[in-house]
Amino acid sequence: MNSKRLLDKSPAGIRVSTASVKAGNNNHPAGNSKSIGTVDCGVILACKNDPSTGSILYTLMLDDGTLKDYPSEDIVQNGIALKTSGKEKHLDQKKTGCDSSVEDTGPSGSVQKRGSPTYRLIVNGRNLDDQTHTEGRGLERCVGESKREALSLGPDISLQERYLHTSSHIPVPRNRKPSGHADKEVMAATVLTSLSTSPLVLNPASGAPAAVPEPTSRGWKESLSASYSSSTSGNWSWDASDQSVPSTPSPPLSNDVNKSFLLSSQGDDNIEESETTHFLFEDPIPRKRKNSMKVMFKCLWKNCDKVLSTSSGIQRHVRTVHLGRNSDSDYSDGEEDFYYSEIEVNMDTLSQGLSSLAPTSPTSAAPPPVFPTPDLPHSEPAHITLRGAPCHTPLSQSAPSTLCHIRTDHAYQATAPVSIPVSSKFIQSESGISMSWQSPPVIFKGSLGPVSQIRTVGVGEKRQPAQNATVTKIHTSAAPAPKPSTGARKPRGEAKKCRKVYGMEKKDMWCTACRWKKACQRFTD
DNA sequence: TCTGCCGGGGG
DNA sequence: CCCCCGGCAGA
Repeated sequence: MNSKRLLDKSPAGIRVSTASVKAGNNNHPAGNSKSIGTVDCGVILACKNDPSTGSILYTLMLDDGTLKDYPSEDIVQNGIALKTSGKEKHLDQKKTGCDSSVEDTGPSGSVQKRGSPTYRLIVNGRNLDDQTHTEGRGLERCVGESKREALSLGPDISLQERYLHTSSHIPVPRNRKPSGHADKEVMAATVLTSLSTSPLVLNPASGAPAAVPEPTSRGWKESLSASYSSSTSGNWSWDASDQSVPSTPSPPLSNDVNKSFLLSSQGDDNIEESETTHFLFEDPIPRKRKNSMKVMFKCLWKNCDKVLSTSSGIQRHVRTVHLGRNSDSDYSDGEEDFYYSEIEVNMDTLSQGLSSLAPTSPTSAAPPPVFPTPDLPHSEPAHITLRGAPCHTPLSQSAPSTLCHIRTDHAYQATAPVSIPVSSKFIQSESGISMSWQSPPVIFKGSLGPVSQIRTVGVGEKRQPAQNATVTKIHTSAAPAPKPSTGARKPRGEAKKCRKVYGMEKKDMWCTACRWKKACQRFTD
């Protein structure tokens, strides 16, 4: 990386301090470096080659608004000379508070600077004066969210703090060297980070105290320790003990910036906030990444297997495609909630992903994964095509429920008996909330909601022609108890029994148990 | 009153 | 066993 690249990648906006004393002599024995007296503090606006000396000059805008050129050697950012060996490659270490802290702070709490001797620690201008500590704000924003972790680091941190308090000279191994290409990339990334977290950018007016309630020293400590922890917590790819910088900086960057904003407004609840943010941004991945599970939203509408990754998306889908609402308006009466469900998709076995169908609107208790899977594939395809649409008054939940029985029993009877036990179990496990003893499908409503209803409707319809009498009969019988709202009958079987399903006329269709007035075997509870 | 089904009985 | 029914209890 040369100065050109440095320019491109921009030191601009990086807040630094300028030092009156060069710190960058590689031959400086540890502990022998001169104290750096910060004279100015400002933001790098540009850097350029000095034709006369061949060195790099940084144009800084100082806090007082004036512009000034400094040789890179004289520039210190976060306590580390911007340039120490004639090469700007070290810039990457100091571009941002985050990075420099991570990079430079070892587990032992010492501040290290690769390829350079001992440095006067003026990280964030901490040991300087108020004029410079604003540098640290970016850093604190960057890593402050890791505060808790940092604070839990115990010994390491305290050691760090001790260093910080006593301040100053910190022996640094000088054999830390850039790891090459990755290093450069990180540098670029860190530059960007710096830009985005620069006080100038984020909050030009307010000083550090505003952003960080605590005393400056504390803020600094936290920022440093936090940055350290962040490296260990996985947010950053840099390992404090490993100077190689293998991974791409991008993710951490965006993430970091994101968090930084959060931090600035809410010191605590970072984790929660961060998750909330993910949620708000509709990026469920982070939460589930660990298990390679991804939350998806599946449209439950009959014959519609649409799966979207965002709730808003699925809502819109339902609203516009199925409910015929105006696609423009985002108005939602919440009805869409009934027609999609949140599912966790195992990215490894996507096809099996419908394991967790949870109605998004009601409580988010995760329903037993068992049921939906077998049921969906089984019944869905069958009905969909049969008959369709006329019935879908998705709006009315009671209507479908009546037909549901038909479908259900039909399924039990005509198709795989296997499904019987399955659904039965399900029903039980679902505790029959809002379920009606008379109709299994309704039961589904508790957890599956629309899905079963809709599907059922289709079946029922299909079946109707064949069993007109039955259907009508059912209708009438079901009418009295139109809604599951009546609550569940615990002691009694909650499922419809053959009698009710088929009616007296079709007694021959009853299961034998029902015929014998025994406990129904077909619609077991 | 309807319904689910237990308990019992006849063949 | 198969089949049927009296009768109870919950809704």
